[in-house]
Amino acid sequence: MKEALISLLEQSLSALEASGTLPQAPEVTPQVDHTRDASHGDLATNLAMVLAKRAGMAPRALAEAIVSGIPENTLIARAEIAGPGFINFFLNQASQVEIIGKVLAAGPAFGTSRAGAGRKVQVEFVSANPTGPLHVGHGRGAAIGDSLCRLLTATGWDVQREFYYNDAGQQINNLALSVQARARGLGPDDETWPTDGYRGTYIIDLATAYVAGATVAAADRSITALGDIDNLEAIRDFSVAWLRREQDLDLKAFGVTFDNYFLESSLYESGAVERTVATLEQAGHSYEQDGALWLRTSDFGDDKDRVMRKKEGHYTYFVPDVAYHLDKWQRGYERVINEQGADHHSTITRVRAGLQGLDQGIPEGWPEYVLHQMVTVMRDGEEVKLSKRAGSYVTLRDLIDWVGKDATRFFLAARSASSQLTFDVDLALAQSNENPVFYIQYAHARICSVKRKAQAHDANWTPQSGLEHLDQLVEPEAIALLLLLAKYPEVIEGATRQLEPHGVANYLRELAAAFHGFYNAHKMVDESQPDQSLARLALAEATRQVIANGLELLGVSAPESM
RNA sequence: CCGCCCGUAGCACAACCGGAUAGUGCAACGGCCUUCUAAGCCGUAGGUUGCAGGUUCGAAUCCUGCCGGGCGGGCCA
Repeated sequence: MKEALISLLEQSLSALEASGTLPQAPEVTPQVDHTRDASHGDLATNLAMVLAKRAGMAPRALAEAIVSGIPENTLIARAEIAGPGFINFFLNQASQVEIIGKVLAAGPAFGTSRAGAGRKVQVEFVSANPTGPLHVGHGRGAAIGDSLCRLLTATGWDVQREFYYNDAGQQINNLALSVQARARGLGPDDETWPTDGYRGTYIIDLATAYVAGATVAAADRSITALGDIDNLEAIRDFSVAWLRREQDLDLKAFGVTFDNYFLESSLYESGAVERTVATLEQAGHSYEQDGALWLRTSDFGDDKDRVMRKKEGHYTYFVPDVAYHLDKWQRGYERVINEQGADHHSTITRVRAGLQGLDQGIPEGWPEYVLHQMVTVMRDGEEVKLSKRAGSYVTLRDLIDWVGKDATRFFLAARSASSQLTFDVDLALAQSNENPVFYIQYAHARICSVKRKAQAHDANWTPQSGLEHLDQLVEPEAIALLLLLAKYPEVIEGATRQLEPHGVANYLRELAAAFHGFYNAHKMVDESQPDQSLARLALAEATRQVIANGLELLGVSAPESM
């Protein structure tokens, strides 16, 4: 529809150029947008205002000329000049209802595209270290990252989901020591409790399972505990697997899966870290000073140089990060998106600087980053800071237990990642009848209920048969719904391009509101009005399909009854 | 001190990367169920978009400077 209008406008422009009204101008693609206000028509263009200066005409006069140059067509009922020089298009009813047939024909595929077809993208997200349960920040990362993957898949990309973690560092040592201490019956208040030990009660469960010789299977590893309290290495291996499994269970309950788990330790074992450092040295971007090896990151936008190898001989943390991203590049991902907490934003400059220093022709802006800001959890008007199991933070599991998977996913994905988020448990839970998630799901369930009623009346009353009666749809509420349905593919395209899944959430709320409005104003199924009922059934089904498609992108269920 | 993010109605957030009268939900007030799910709908009220300049036909959006909040800045990860 949009394309058709653009084409009409281009024809008008060339006619104006031919007649000398407009000077020969460089190609401009007219910008056509959906309007916010129904009194502004269905679609509008700012073309006249953009070209006014170049044409030496007043915007409104130019708009008049453009409108008069538009060829005869069957799409537009009328075009109006408004405001400072907008051209507002009012589509005729037959053009407006076309969208229903398109939605019903495409079904679950409506809104998808082939924009990224044949191209590989990797999305790395969550990437929690196996030292404790996932917290709400990981939950936000999981909700946003997973929705990004779904959006990219829906627009044709070949997506790989990756989870990166460190299974060997000092944190893991602390973990093993903590489990060992618990296995010996010690608690955080005892004098011999390890410094920087993990104090959460999950360590007790872990220690108990280890002593009992339990077997655990995580998505990427499985192990049987030796039960030997003195074998720190065995405790470490078991603990990592146990916590990985716990994280997997939380992610599964959240509807999130991964294609690959990548271990930081593998970068040392394979020699990738050594090779990366050697390559950086050969490329001449490093130097020795004070007994340490430095990388000249300031050549690549960092505000100062960074140490790669400490005096003692160990590498600093960003070196494996660089090696890891080189590995991603060598795996052939022209696009890599890292979703992570904004508290790690300083690594962006270093990783990119390291990659530039390798002289491998990696683009400057590679990889891309989506950073999410902090989440605070409010309940009973107070900030919740502690979880029973983890001790020092609120876990993703806590949220799922409190308000359910659907509400948790929706709330965590419905806000712009760059804004801090207040998760109001009272809103998601105590006032559940006003919950935006249920509001959208309710619209979906209502439509299913309407369909059931129509079918009960007459088995031939299907949405498909309503396609022949779409001329019945003339009410303002119906038109508003149609316009929103037509917008959906652009919402998906925009959310994917900007890597902002929250646009989908906002759209769905609007769509649900438009349906509820129609439902309350008009009877959907009226036995005495078969043509009208069938048309409304088709509209309702198209709405249901789009709601279901959108919720799927957010990982939220679309129930048939509530 | 430096870097990144944010500042929009009482609260929580949108606003199609410069468009028209800045929207949505909670909270407040007033209406709508003998009828397809009232987990719904309709209406009312609520704003100098932190402040001050600048750019232009046009600014919440872009630029500069302040103010306020968050995060980060180590041979820690």
